[in-house]
Amino acid sequence: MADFSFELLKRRIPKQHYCRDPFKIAKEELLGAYLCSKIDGVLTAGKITELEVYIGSCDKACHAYPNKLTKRTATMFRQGGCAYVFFVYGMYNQFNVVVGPEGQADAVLIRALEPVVGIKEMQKRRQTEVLENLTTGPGKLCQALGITAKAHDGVDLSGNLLWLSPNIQKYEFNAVPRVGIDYAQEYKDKPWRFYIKNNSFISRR
DNA sequence: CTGGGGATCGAG
DNA sequence: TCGATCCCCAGG
Repeated sequence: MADFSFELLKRRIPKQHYCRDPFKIAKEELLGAYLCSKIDGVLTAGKITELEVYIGSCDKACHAYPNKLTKRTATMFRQGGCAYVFFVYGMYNQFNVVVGPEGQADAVLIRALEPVVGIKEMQKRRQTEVLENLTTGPGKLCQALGITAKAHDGVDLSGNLLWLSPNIQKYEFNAVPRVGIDYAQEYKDKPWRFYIKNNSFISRR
C-alpha cells in the first residue's frame, strides 16, 4: 500500500505475461496486482491478496475439467488476459483471470482484495461500512467492484472497463488447499490457494 | 448453523 | 424436460 499511486492504475499487465505458467502468473504477477473497474465513470480498485489456481486439463475442481467445452466454460479456453465471470448460488458472481494460451482452459479465481480506491462506492454497493467486509470473498469483491457475469464475462483485462494493473513488489505468501471443492477427490487438498502473508484482507476470517 | 436463489448440465 | 448441485453470504 505504501507504494500505491493513481499513476500505477493507468498501467496494464502486459498481454504476453498471461501466457506463462498459471502458477507463476498467480504467485508472481497477480498477487499484489490491482483489480480495477470503472463503471458509470466511477473508479474502484483493490489489491489482490488471495487467489486460487484452476487447471482445465487435469483438475477435477475446475469447471472445464477434463477440457470440457460448454457455453459456460468457453471463455476459459480463450487466450490468457480476459475475464471469466460466472454466476453462482442464485445471487453471486465470481471473477477469474483467464491464463495460458488459447485452447488451454486455465484460470485464476480472485478470492479477496484490499480496498484501495472508491471505498465510498464499495460501501454503498455492499451496504456496509466495515472495510474488512467489502472485498474479502469472491462474491463480495464482485459486488464491491460492480462485476457481473452478464456485463463482464470475456472482457479484455487490458482495456478501460475492468482491468489489471501490475504489482510493484514481490510478496511473501502462504499456499493452502482451496475452498469449497470437497467433490474434487485427489485434487481437493492441492495447495493451490495462495494469499499474501500478514495481510488482514483474506476471505473466511 | 441455516436457507435463499438461479444457472448449469447430465440423466432419463 | 427435470432436479441435484454449485469455487457463497447474511443473519440468527
